Parts: sequence; structure tokens; C-alpha cells
Amino acid sequence: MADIDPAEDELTPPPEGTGAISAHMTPDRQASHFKRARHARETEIIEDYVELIADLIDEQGEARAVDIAKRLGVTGATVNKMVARLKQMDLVNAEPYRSVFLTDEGRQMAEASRERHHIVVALLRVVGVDEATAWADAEGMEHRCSPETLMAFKEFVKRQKS
Amino acid sequence: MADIDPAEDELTPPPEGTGAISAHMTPDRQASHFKRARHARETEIIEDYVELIADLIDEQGEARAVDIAKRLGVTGATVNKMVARLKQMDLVNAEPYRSVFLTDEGRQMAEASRERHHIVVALLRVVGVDEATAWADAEGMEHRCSPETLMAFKEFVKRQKS
DNA sequence: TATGAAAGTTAGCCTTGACTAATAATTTTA
DNA sequence: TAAAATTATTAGTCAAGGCTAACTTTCATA
Repeated sequence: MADIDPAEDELTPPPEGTGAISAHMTPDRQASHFKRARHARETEIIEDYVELIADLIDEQGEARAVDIAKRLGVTGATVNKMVARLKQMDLVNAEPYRSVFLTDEGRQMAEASRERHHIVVALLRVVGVDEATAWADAEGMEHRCSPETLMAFKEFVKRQKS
Repeated sequence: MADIDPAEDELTPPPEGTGAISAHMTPDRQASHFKRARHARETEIIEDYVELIADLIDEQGEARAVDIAKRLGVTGATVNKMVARLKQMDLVNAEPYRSVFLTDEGRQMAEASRERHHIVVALLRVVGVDEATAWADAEGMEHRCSPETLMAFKEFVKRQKS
């Protein structure tokens, strides 16, 4: 869990757009995009776990490590370690040999994550991506859309449907 | 650098869609999505470096470690280590204390990556995302779109413009 | 209720991608 | 051309997120 410094605007004047860097881009601004991307990479695994735990609870009443492992395609040991981390972050409650439950904070994260997921799927469907691909691709994309982009997706989907 | 097994279809019948898992989804299929996502996370850093090196070469004639570091927002040491890895992967040519150049393979990857980037930006613009946000978000999203989705984006943008 | 299978835990290892600090090479410039 | 400044390299550290193997606990059932 690292950086992301928000105060990285208003810098040197933008370079003329000869190369691949576009007009509104500066090295520092670009650096902050990459920092954002690194941050997203760090949080998305957490979000995947939390969202999946929510799914399991809603579907089966509880989230067992073995099911988490199965769905994520990782070993039980990995799940165990990760759940410990989630617990430390106060996203889940977990006792040894018992299944995993979400804290309020965890539930909130799961809901948010799930909503983003659905919005991305809806957008993909609207622009012509087939169902299966939409679900597959949304898995990765949902974590990388800013609130602005998600809002735009939502609006756009709504417009298309009317 | 890991797995991704393609042969993960045609499994147990899909569960009834009561919970968050959708009709066409099975644990195994979901697992393969997550495996895909993990794989994407591994490759996207490589792609970011390669694309950036191409940008620098096109803009300034060469890619120096110090510039790569500046734009990526990492230290020189990190760049150094990463360049060594890229070299080992035959994506770049690099000699000690000299700047970095792309191999044919690297150049090819950069072009592909850049094209994806532009398609995603175009799509985002079309659905109403503002320029700056589009560039920022595309940075992360470009690596997570399947060829099918990118094709759909391309088609959709073309349709909207006519 | 004993026991064996299934699930959970723990320890130890590996790779990635970041970092800092120290050192070396190269460039710039006085 | 030397000294100073910049840039590159190397060594060592760290956390994350995987893994396997060995072990313990739980639970279903014979």
C-alpha cells in the first residue's frame, strides 16, 4: 500500500504535441497516472476478494476458504494469508476454522465494487460486446475506471436505452 | 510470469442466477477470469515500459533511464532493473550507460499497446468522458480489454462518428 | 463414536516491482 | 582539462501475492 500524491497539477507548460505524448500531458502528470495505476493494481486484488466473499455469502450464506480458492483459482494457503490481511484491514471478520464474514466496511466495498462491475458490463453490452466477453473483461476494467468515467458510462447506457 | 490455461470451458451446468454470479458463470469459469486478470497485471507493467520507451524515442530520439524514471514516477534503480528484464525478454537493446532502444519485437509491442490506448481513449470520448480523464483512465484499461472488446470499441466509435 | 476425508493452518520459498544508499561513469561547465 | 553535476549501476531491503508440503482441525458417516 503506497503513495498517490494528489497535488500533481499545474506544472511546466505542456510540450508541443509532436510525439506520442498528447497536448495536455506533462512528464509529471503522466507519472501520476502511472502511480495511480500502480495503486489500482494494489487495491484490485483486495476488491476482488471482498466482492467474491460478498457473492458467496449472498449465494450460499457463508464464504468458506475452499470456495474462495476455487473461484479465484488460487490455493487455500493463499486465501488464508489474504483473509488475514483483509481482517487486519477491518474488511472481514474471521475466526480460525470458521468461514469469513464481511464487516460493514467490507460490505460497503463489495457493494461499490459490484456496482462498478455491473456498470462496466452494461456499457460493454451497449457498445456491442457479447455477454461472455463483457463479463470477462469487466473483471479487470472495473478497477480502473474513475468515478467520472463510471458516471459517464451510466449516463450513456441510460441514454442508449431510451 | 505464470499460468493461464485456455482449456477451461464446458464444465458443470451453470447455477441458477439467484446470487451475484450470473447465469453463464461457473466457479471454474470465474477462476479463469481471475487468472486472466492476474496475467494481465503481470504483463501490463512490461507494456507500460515498452510503450513509454517508444514514446521517448519518437519524441526525443532516445530513451534515457532518467526520463523513463521521471515519466513513470519511479527511481532510476527500478528502471535499471526493469530494463535488464526487458532486455532479457528481447524487447529492448541496452548497453551500460547508454540509452535504451527497442528491438523489432519491442517496437511491435509498443505499437500494439499504443493503438489499444488510442482506441480506448476514443471510446471514452465518444461516451462522454472528458479528454483528461479519458487519457488517465485509458492508462489502466487498455491492458484489460480483450481483442473482441477492442474491436467492438473501434466499430462503435466509427459508427458514432458517421 | 471412531475414523477418514475434506477443509483450514502454518512454515518456508519464490518472483515481482518498488525503495535507499553507496559507488561508478559520463557530461557539463568553469 | 579538472571539478562539479548529472546519470547510471549495484547491492541490499521490503511487502505483496503466489506456491508446496506438512500438519491440525472439523465434520460426515460407517
